[in-house]
Amino acid sequence: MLGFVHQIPVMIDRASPVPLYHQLAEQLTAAVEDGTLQPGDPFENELALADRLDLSRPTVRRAIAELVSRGLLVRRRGVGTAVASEVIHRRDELTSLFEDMERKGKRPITRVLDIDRHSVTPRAAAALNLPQDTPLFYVERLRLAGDIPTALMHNWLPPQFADITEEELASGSLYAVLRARGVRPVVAHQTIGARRPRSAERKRLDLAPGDPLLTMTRRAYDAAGTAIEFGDHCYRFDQYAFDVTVHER
Amino acid sequence: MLGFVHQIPVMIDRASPVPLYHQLAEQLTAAVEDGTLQPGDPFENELALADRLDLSRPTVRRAIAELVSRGLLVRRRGVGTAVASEVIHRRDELTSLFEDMERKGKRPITRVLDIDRHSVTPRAAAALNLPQDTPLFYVERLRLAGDIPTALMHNWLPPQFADITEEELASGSLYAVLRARGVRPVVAHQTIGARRPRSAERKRLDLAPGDPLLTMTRRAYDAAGTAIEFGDHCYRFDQYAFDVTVHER
DNA sequence: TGTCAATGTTTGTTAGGACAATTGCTGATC
DNA sequence: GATCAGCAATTGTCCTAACAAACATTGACA
Repeated sequence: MLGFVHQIPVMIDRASPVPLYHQLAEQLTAAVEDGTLQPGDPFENELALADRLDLSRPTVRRAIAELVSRGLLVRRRGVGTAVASEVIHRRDELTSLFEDMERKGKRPITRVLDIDRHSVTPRAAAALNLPQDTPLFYVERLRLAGDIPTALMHNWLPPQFADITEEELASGSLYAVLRARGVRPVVAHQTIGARRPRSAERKRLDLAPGDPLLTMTRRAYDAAGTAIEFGDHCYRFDQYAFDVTVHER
Repeated sequence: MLGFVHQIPVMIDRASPVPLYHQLAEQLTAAVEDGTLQPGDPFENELALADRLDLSRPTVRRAIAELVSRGLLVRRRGVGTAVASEVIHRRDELTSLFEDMERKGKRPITRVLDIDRHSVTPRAAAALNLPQDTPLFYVERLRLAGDIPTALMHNWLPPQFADITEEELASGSLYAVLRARGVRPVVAHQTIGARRPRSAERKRLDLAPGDPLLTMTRRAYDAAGTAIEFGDHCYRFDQYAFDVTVHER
């Protein structure tokens, strides 16, 4: 390869408990994402990289594979590895106008409207794979960006979460509360749709007559496949949208 | 491991050009998906599998890793590998009520409403990373399930596709037409939202006053990052929904 | 009987080596 | 000057090997 190949500065700490391939992947990812490496730029080849960093080829390969699977790099046998074109590595697994807003400095506020620690809701219980009459932890929240209400969120959790307090919920996101308790959602099935708002929803979200609602229901599970959360959310159509990136195999 | 471990029958063909790890992954995937292995069932451990099939551990590991990344298996160090719980490996990257309908035997019909081989549409051209005044191939289609109109689809393609015929489009999906020409979409960015319909849309989709619209715009790219399609679609809210499965890292 | 340490099992990480397949380039040949 | 064979560079596949880390179970000991 004749063109100039940028040598990304990489620090590998062999004493660290984090795997070498992951240390490397992190630093390479950073280099691509912060623009040190531009789309189309040739990438240092595996052998050279292994040699330079004093790592084995499998280790380097594994790190690179991580970036490739995330769409940041493109590999071609006989040719080499290069930074993927910009559009391909836009990182939006699932973002929203709301998060955009957050980035732009508009502080999101979450107001807890209702909590019921023993809510019997057959539909939610079924979604959580629990008997219909199981008393669930239920919380209704309203999200605002500045003065504008953006989302009305209803969540149901299994009974073991009945001791979650309003303070916990007010301070951060629901997922943060769950993580703090050692519960980690790994997979979520979401269904996104639209419908006419009910009158209560129209009031809460300050909708004009005829305004539609963007809806999302979610079932989240931990690594063992245990249902952790069922959510039924409504969004103001002019404040929210879902970005989904689909990778073909 | 005490419990009975099902030994999946696997045939490895070393003369085949398809990699061993992929042959193995395919057959293991089939066993999980066709129910030979039930959720929760213990999986033959790496060493035993490698020994039985006369493969090296890295090769077996790579095959298993493929299933793990697809959410079919769960690995735990010191414990073993098991088939993931059902909910986790529901395979719906992006499905819809429409496809559900198709499965239930309701034949979808696609009607081509309009074709313009030299459409100048700045918004679409910008999405395709082309100069604003580039003449694009444009097609408007209506999807019906039985008598019910479900979707109104607008697509723009780069000029090299200007020779696509109405017959091609009527026979199959747009993506099938592209694939037949050797163009393969690899990544797509989709934005899902809701809004009030315009009057033309209300008429086409046979909507009642006040009915909302579910919308999706899509930008699709090939492996090189070249934009190949821009789509702007509207769906009847009562006929369509998007299922998205999100995997946490 | 209950607790804790030792042990075995299983997956996770890393290394090093060999050869195959693909691609681009170069130089020889016509 | 054009074409093609061959070569070098690079990624892809596969193997052996070793040790580490996490977990479950067993058994010793209090």
